[in-house]
Amino acid sequence: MRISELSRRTGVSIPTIKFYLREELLPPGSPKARNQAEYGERHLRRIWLIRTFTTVGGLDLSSVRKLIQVIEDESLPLAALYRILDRTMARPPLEPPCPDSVTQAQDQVGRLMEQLGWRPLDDSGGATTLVQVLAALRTLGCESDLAFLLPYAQAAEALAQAELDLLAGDDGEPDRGAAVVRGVLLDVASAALRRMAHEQQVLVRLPDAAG
Amino acid sequence: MRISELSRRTGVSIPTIKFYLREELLPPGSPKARNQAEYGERHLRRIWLIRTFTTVGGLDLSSVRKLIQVIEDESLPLAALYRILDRTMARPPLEPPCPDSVTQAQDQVGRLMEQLGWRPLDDSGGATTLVQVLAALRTLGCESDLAFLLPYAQAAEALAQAELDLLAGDDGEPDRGAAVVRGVLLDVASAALRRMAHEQQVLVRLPDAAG
DNA sequence: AGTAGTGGAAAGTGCTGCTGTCTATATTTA
DNA sequence: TAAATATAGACAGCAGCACTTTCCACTACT
Repeated sequence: MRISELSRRTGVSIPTIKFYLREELLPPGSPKARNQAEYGERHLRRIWLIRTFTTVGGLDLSSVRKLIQVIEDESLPLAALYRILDRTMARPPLEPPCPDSVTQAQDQVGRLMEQLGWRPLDDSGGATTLVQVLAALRTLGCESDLAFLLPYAQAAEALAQAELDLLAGDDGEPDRGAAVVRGVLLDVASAALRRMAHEQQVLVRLPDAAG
Repeated sequence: MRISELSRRTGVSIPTIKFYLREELLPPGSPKARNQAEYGERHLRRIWLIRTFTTVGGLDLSSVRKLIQVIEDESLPLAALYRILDRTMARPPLEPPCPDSVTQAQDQVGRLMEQLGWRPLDDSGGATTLVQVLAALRTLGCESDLAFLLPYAQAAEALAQAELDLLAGDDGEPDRGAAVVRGVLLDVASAALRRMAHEQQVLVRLPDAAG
């Protein structure tokens, strides 16, 4: 397959494919002549992967690069793969906009995790983000009891469990690519479902919202 | 309060505050002289709001502008406010990377919503995103039974219910600002919780993931 | 009187993710 | 065989975004 076919079948322009090649997000094709290279199914899949991560997953190219690396590096244990995946997905803001409320929020998160029976993990992107959210809620005067987050968190746990069950399902060598793809896409899917549920509730409670 | 105090108390640089003023994200202070204006608590709160939406909520300034508008426009009914909020938070990719699998994915989403007893909503950003996620999963060969999404979606519904209960709680005039802030921040919080649950499951299933 | 701070306008910056242009070849079509 | 089209590879250019810098004419504290 030549570059034009790769472009046609993926819907990605030739200059963009060349850009991905330059950036080594896409491995070079096998050269057939000074100005001719052969691309295969692998390249096709790789471009789908890149576009899915960027357009659906909303990741930037440096994150995509990191995820491709952890997929390819077979010597990296699955646990490490997931650690990197979790860190890549969670991008806590570097500078908390309201540093004052942060310690209180840390307590809140600690208590929540205790109630859930979750082990504290230092350097968890999700926890850091949650802390900043609670701090922001306090600063902006929208604080409230967080008890209603508990059942949601438990459902999230069950979802994560189901996700990891899928991995164990393909026994033999687990498919690292599928693990990462599901990690990224189930994150997007759960966010989308959350918003759909929100829309539905709005529809039920404020019926003039039809449309 | 003068601009330097506004800057000190928010941690936002004076040039950035001037930029927000120019962009009319921040209303002008009341002028005291040709080169002197007075800023108040309202400006302080507004800057916190902008920074929270951008750094914690991950929104761009055009989204922030839209959200500020819907907060301020008291004539806009709550239902419409939430519609705009939901559309602003959900940013489905304009060009689906895998248009082939889309119709099948639409069916899947339709069935899922039926099982949940959710009313179809045309032009729902969340549904569009979910469709593209499922299409991408299929294209990349990671498809699977989606039954495990059901209880999660129900928990998301309960969460949305709790969120709207908070609004009704402040009866009298509902606080439009709080509604939008909670809409944005609970979205971020739920994503963070989802990822924390994921981390915990990884920890349980792949115990060498400690750290 | 002198230094620092202010509002306002305009231009510049750094980053990201492409996009366009060029040349020397190679392949396809007439 | 000739003309048209396609390709690899190198490099420069560009659009959008969120600021940041620089300038100015003033004003306020000391």
